[in-house]
Amino acid sequence: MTEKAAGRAADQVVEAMTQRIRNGTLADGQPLPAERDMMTEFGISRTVAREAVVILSSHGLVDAKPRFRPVVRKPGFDSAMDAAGSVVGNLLAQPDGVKNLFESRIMIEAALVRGAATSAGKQDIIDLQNALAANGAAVEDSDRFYQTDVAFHEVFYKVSGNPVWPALHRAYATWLAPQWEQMPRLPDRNRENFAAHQAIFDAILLRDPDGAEAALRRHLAAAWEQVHLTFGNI
Amino acid sequence: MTEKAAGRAADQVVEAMTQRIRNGTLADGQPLPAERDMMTEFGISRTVAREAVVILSSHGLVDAKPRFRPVVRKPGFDSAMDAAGSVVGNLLAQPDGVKNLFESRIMIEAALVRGAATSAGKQDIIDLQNALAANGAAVEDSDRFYQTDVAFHEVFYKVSGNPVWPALHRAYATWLAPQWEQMPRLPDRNRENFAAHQAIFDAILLRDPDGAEAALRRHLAAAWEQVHLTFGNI
DNA sequence: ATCCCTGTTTTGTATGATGAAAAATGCAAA
DNA sequence: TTTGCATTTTTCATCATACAAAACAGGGAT
Repeated sequence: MTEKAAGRAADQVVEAMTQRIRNGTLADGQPLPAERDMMTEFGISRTVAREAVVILSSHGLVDAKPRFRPVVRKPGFDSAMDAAGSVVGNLLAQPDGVKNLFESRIMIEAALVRGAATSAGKQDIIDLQNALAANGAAVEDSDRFYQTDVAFHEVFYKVSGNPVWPALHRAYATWLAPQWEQMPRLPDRNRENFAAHQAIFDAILLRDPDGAEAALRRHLAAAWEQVHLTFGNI
Repeated sequence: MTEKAAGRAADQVVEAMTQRIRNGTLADGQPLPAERDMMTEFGISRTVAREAVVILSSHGLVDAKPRFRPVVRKPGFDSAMDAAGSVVGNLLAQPDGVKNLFESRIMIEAALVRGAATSAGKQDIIDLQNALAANGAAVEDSDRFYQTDVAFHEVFYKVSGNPVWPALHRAYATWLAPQWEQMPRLPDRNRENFAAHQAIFDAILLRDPDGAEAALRRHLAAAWEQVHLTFGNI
């Protein structure tokens, strides 16, 4: 009665493969067995084998480029965010989708800078300082400024040590990049943003969570304002 | 990220269907066209049509139960979290997976109670009070206490008005339920948790973000302690 | 050793077939 | 007319087979 086998045949294959990936029988970076091999091993048709691969891919357990052998990817928060990405794309197409996602980012990042202000270690401070310096050195080069901007924010996501946050940062960066990339980039705006970064950093140095949070919120609210001005009502 | 270029024929079908779902040509709850219809319309084979459905399903755009006609599901943060759920399952199987996820919840919920403490409206306060009362009335009935416990926490996720958070709450509840359900439930522990809830609520009434956050962190840290005691090292 | 050519492997797609389950239909009884 | 049931029709899930095209692997020419 506990039989769930009644469902898709592919699910059994998916389960088996999932276990092998988890316990390392199929190592990270290794190609998945060929479809024919899976056929003979599980006694299934290619239809099912292919379906299993598609599902595994959607679960983020394998990286499947067309025409290439699917490659095993050890499950991590990164692959999770990747897999979720295809879904998030739908959200962004919805009314207020971008706004809601961006606001969620603001709240999370606010919490992270709070955490940084209260518990950043020596190395974290150094990382922040370096990222800030690199950012400041790039105000005249908008492309490089963008990169160092992202890198600066990324430091906050690393402070807690919880791998969820760096993965989420990459996810946010990826998801919101389309909006960001279309915005006009001017040294003036870069200078403004750099000043905001500096204000956040200063507040963290002072171990002032409220100040750091306020500075970050101002910074991101201004960024959103720019998005809004550029795109009109999203 | 956006899917690979026109490598797979199924991707084109997926894209077309995605647009139809987004713009409402295929309404929410409506069944997807039969495979045969998609074949003739797009000039593809069943193989491809089928693959397209699997991909759409993994994107959370359709709800595909075996043997049933796939049903269109309007993309929302809920379906996104749903789709992500299968991926998160992998994370939880990894070392520290549960811990990392739970810690991320603590941080987010801390930020949310802060927000509630600073900007909860009249209705929010009423909702919190009601949820708290229901929770208090259920200390002797552990099942009901669990439900009202979840409901109480859920209120915080609703205060900001951003639909990301309620969806995330449901996601957390679903993902962490397996751990939670196996824990021993005793009226004593219920009373303790209820007291913690009350402390959070009181701090919110006082518009004291720091106090509310501290109370919540104590509450969730204690909860994690319980998980730890029950399961040993997760 | 490097590069190119070639045969083999593997994937992407198409087509036809079959059993089973769901949906639609028609008919009889109340 | 409406309800309940049995039968027919669709549709799904899976299998088997086939073929083109792209990737891979090995050998030969430079």
